[in-house]
Amino acid sequence: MKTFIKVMKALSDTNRVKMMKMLQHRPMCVCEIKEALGIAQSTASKHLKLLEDADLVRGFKDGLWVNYSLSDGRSSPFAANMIGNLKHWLENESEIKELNKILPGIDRHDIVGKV
Amino acid sequence: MKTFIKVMKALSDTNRVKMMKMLQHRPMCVCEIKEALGIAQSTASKHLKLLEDADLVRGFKDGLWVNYSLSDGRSSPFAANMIGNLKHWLENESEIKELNKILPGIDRHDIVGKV
DNA sequence: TTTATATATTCTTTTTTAGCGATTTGTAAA
DNA sequence: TTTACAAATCGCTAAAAAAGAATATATAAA
Repeated sequence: MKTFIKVMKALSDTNRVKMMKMLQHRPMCVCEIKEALGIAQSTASKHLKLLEDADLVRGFKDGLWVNYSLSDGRSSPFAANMIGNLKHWLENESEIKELNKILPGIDRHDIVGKV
Repeated sequence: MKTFIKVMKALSDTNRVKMMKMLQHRPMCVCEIKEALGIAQSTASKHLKLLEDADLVRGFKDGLWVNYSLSDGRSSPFAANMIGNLKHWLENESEIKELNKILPGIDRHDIVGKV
């Protein structure tokens, strides 16, 4: 029950769902994610931790960066199912289409407001 | 996006998930549900309203009673999908098995602590 | 039309969550 | 070994959610 609730809670926030949708396209570091969503670095980091605890995303360290990508969901069938569904869900949402549009312009090397 | 979030939020509370699992067996009135879960009548009523807003359940009036049952999910593909998955998900959770055990003994005519 | 009863709603309190700024941690470059 | 920088954590505030008691609403029976 707890792991199910964790997945549902993780996916009941707009910014976290947006993160899931962005990570469908490519792995991203925290600074790219916070830039794309226009939120503080600490906020992005906390959201990602929640998603990771629900086994929805996975973070790989690469030097100073941590690259987050969608989890394979191996350790949670609920997470695996939702990851799969989200691949095609919400594709026509204006907020998601907007994100897809700016995503190619988001590059970790070009982030201005560094911490 | 909003309808998706609504479904996720609705399913991120233990009592509401338990309600969904109970309604898989049979339609139930508010007083039966609050009895099975050991919560206040107003609490049960509010939870059911949330589930109904997410198109996960549907309430049919029958005299003084309102019989809640699972929605057909026709107006929300997200709800429909979750209703379907929940049919087989969480079946082995101890909390759910416990509920299934007491469910046959829950009858609207035998509720003691009426309001 | 009174009375009883099931449900919905309102009010209030407590807990949880989202957000940001500031600080800390860990790694890489100078 | 400083310095720089990405990410995580801490501390705090504001908003949202969950709970029950009390009240209101609606229907059925007397």
